[in-house]
Amino acid sequence: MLSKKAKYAIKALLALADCDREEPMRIADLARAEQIPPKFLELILLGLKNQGVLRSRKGKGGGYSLARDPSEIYLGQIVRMFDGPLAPVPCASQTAYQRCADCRNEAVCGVHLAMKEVRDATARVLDGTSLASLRSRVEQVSPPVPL
Amino acid sequence: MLSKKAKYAIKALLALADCDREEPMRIADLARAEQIPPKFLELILLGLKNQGVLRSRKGKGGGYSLARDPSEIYLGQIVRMFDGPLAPVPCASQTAYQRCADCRNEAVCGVHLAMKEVRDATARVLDGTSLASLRSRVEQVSPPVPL
DNA sequence: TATTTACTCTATCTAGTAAGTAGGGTATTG
DNA sequence: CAATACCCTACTTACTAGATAGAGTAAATA
Repeated sequence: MLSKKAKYAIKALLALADCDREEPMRIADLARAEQIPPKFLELILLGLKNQGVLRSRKGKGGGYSLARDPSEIYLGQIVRMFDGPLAPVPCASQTAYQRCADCRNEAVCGVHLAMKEVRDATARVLDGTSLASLRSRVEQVSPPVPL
Repeated sequence: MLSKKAKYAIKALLALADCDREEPMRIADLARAEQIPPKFLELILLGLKNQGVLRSRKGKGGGYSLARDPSEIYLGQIVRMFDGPLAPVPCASQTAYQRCADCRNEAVCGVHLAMKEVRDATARVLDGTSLASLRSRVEQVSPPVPL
């Protein structure tokens, strides 16, 4: 299950990817636009900033903006950051491997085998999808209205 | 995350797939073999029986056995049964679709788009893997010792 | 430099759920 | 009829997601 944190994070990042990178967005405006509880979003954006995904500016005219190009921000990083490893079981994780206490021999464990495939399939999708590619696919469905 | 219930269920089913289908296995023996708390396993096997995956026999010489051929029992059914839909978000589920309250237009929602791909990738793996196919792949790694 | 704006950080609350336990009930078989 | 082994309900415990509160700090501008 994707947590609300991860979900809100992706929505907020997509919204930021649609804006000028030099023009920061305020928490309150983002929250209203994406229907996210403002204080909760605050926590999320702070986390994204500490991970180096966002940068912030304080004071009047301040807010958050992307720290790098949307084509270099991948969903895999965001989801792992809030929800931990992609693998359904720790013994199938690439980034946070942990042995199962109840498993005698991983090489002949059916659960391990199957879940490693699930992890690989998931990682292929999420580590292959950037904010930019996601945005361009959304725009294919509904092109932005020119001014 | 895969729940322990689902994980134990798969392990138990694989163990049963290795045995004669006419010779039931007792909860206690299964629990010992797979390192599962016996009372917890009892709950799990009962569930599998109610879903028609297992059949049981009471009294002396009783126990559990598979209700159908291992090639016709898919991991997708087992995982869904214990952990619910495969999709990371309800709006991406095929078997248990539910609209997001905070989503204005699903067709242009990046989260929806990406998570639908994750769900499809996961389903492809789990609905394509039967107990029989999983077992045969385990045996490729370590062939069973003949008597 | 005073004031406003807006991010920063820590603590707390609540409801829900996963994991496991307890114990009595019921059907079968020898 | 006695032993075996499944059947079923209820409960406990610990953890976590999701959210809220409020005081603190930095920056901009009038």
